[in-house]
Amino acid sequence: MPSVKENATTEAEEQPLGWQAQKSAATRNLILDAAITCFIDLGYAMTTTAKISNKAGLSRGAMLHHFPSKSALIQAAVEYLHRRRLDAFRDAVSRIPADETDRIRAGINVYWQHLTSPLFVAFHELAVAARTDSELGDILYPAVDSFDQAWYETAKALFPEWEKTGDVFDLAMDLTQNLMEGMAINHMQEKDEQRAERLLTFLAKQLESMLEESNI
Amino acid sequence: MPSVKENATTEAEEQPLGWQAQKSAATRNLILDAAITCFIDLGYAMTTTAKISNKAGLSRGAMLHHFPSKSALIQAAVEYLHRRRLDAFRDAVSRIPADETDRIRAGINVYWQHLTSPLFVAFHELAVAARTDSELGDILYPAVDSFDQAWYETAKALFPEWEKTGDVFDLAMDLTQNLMEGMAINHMQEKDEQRAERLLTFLAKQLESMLEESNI
DNA sequence: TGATTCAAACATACCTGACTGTTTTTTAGG
DNA sequence: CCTAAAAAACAGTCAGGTATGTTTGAATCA
Repeated sequence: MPSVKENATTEAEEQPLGWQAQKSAATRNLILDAAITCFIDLGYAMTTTAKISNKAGLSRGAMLHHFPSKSALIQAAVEYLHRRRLDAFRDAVSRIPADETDRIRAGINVYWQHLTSPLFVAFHELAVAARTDSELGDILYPAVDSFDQAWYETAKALFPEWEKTGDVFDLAMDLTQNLMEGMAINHMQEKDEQRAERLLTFLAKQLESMLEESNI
Repeated sequence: MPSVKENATTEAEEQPLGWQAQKSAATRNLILDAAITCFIDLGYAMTTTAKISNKAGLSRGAMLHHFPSKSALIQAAVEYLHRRRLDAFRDAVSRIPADETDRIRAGINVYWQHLTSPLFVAFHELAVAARTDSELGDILYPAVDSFDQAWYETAKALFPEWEKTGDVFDLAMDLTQNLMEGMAINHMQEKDEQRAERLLTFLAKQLESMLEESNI
């Protein structure tokens, strides 16, 4: 068993007492990881409580002890996925060297890395399901807004020199987000690395020139 | 024994004898339309045979007479949807006036119209489901390839002056397709017409300049 | 013409399997 | 001991498939 390092989910405040029983939090995370893996491997629709508990390595009864219903589990999984997406993205951005010369291309690479990761696949499954599942939508859409805002703020922080470009920055971000997400979704079905690389290079050049033009 | 009975499914050629029984083709189309409507309204995952037959206005048994299994129905629905998408798209392109001055923007508008139509929503449902449903994938992917090729050929026919640009044309088409599909998928969740319009205008300008630059 | 025939179109009932949620029972920790 | 975690057994629902029954309508021949 790993040590008490793991207070993960909603333990915002300090718990000086890492109860032994608090180790059930580890089981919770185990279950939530299994749920996300199921979204990726089976798709949201074919994900059942039995499959999740099986993947997590415990019985359905045990899982229902931690999450009394499927919708409770789904809700927790959505929030867990959101947290992991945010953490992974911010972490990757923070790894960009401060003296990076081509920050635009570095930023593109970071986002592309995220979009081609399993986390985004899981998110996309949820997003599609939410279109016709209002209960899921109520849980998911706030997370979407939160991620989009964090994405926008991160980009603004990474490119302070775009500050004065105003509208151009918004247009550039819109272009980047829509193009790259479209690429990512197509990439799920047919991976063509060369074609993706060409488009990303084009996008980087394009963003450069948008910055130059508006910085006269 | 019936004389003209044979070619029921592929009545591509004129059948002077559209005997009454042949009107079952109408019922088939009714069912397939209902199936696609269900994909749009409920999503692929929540579409059941009962829901489809109900939407079509007949009993499940009656439907099972025309399509002996669910997968047979799905297969027919995929092909039907593909046909309707192709027809609608080609028809819309053919309606672009020959003397249209801004053919690029007209082409963009036609494709955007398609991407925001229910047919594309239904297609996207199928595409997502196919990722984790290989049986569906086997049916869907050939249709995808067919549509993509038709899209590419249509674009080449619409813009003959790009003929000599070679790679630039391919890049422009890649950009257009990925960007607009990304926009369309985001558009399903949150419709922001103004933002879409801005991006489409930008894309049109961008394509213009790509053409100019390579036509020196 | 009109009665008979026969297959297709349509409908009803039931069976099986899977999924969710509840309840009950066992195991382990403090 | 006593409480929480884990497992197992049970029940209700719903989906898809099969089997069988009913209607319709066109073709055939007296």
